[in-house]
Amino acid sequence: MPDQPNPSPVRTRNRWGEGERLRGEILAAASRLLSGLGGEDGLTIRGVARAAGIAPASIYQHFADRAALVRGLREHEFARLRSLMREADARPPEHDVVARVRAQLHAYCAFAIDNPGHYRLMLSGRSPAEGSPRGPLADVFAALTEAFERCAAAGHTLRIPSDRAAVIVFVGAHGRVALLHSNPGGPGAPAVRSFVDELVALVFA
Amino acid sequence: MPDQPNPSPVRTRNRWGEGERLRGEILAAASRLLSGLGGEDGLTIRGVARAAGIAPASIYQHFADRAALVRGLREHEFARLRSLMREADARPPEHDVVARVRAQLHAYCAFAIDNPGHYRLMLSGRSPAEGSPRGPLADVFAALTEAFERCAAAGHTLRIPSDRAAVIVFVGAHGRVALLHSNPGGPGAPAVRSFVDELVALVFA
DNA sequence: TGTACATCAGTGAACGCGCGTTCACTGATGTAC
DNA sequence: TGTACATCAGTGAACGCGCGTTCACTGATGTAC
Repeated sequence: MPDQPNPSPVRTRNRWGEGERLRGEILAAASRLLSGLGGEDGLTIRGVARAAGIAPASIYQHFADRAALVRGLREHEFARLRSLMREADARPPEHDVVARVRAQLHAYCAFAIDNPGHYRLMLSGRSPAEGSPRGPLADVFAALTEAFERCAAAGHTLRIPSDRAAVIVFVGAHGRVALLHSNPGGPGAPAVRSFVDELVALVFA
Repeated sequence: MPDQPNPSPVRTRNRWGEGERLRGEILAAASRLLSGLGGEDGLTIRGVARAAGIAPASIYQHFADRAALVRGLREHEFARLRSLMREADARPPEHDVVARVRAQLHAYCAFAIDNPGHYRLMLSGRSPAEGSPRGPLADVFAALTEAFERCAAAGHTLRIPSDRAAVIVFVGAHGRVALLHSNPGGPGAPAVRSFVDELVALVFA
């Protein structure tokens, strides 16, 4: 094994006009790589190139530099998380608004637990001048606020305003997951789920 | 400035039998360095040596390798955090047990906010075979549980067992701080304090 | 239908850099006799 | 009191490595005439 241990040993180049496909392959390779990694470090241009079965130089046709690659990956993963949460919201019976809150939070936690590297990458972002004012987290946040508002409208009394409730449960979930990541020996996903449920119960009267 | 921009330009070597003092200087330099850094990366043997005004090779007399240096720094900082929390616990009137819980949490958050690099380093630790079973966080944790038990004993009814309350507020504080770190543009320390107070209020009946 | 040229997808080799670590060393200070 | 030696604190120079990035290139596929 001279340079590429596992992945695609020979790559057939994309056809004319399909060069953009490599961008996706690069992101997929980076994502795969991140799964076996703690965070942004170790996510190197050369490593991603190896995982994708291409030359390091090829990455520069799709990403200006390493920072751009990391940014691209971050956005890619945020999109994935958002769609997972939307799916979860649609799974319980539509009228069971509290279950829908819980489902969204569980989806959030499941993503974070299954993808520690991605999660770390996403939350360690400095979120510079581009994008929404407070970073892509604002979307997650807005979804939760809305979910709590639905609960209030359906007669489930909240002890605090719905946006504060969203902060509480989001921050709590984030903290619980981060704690699990830094202490993988302890109880896993089930403990996180019950923690979240406990927290949700607390914000209701 | 050929190699050392700011720090101690000429270092006088320690006297006979005082070689252990350099260990402390190395940790102090690493700590200083970490303040201007996001996390463990960038905390390099050569960087620490530069900051301490010594040769890279000199570090190996006190730490077996880079990992040992990082471990040493982590323990050093945990000790600092623990003592800050103990001080905070002693500050309010002894009988005001709820204020003492809050004070400890505020001390915890203040440390985390003032030392993002240290905090990240401390919580990203994989906490291997050595030390307490669940890492040094267990101490922080035990202190909070005890503090809630004092509250319960003093007649402040809790809605959940005191160890669960400790989990909730600890995880919440951690999450809130981590969120601040990943989004420094938002409201700062005061928001974290009020978040913590809100959370503490929630666990009481 | 040729044929010259443009465009595309992607590469190989090289650059300079900072890193962790090792090794033989230097000079000052202590100890044994 | 000398003096030989051991121990100490710390260093300078070198090693091999993987990294980000650049540059001129290669060969296949499209287009203009």
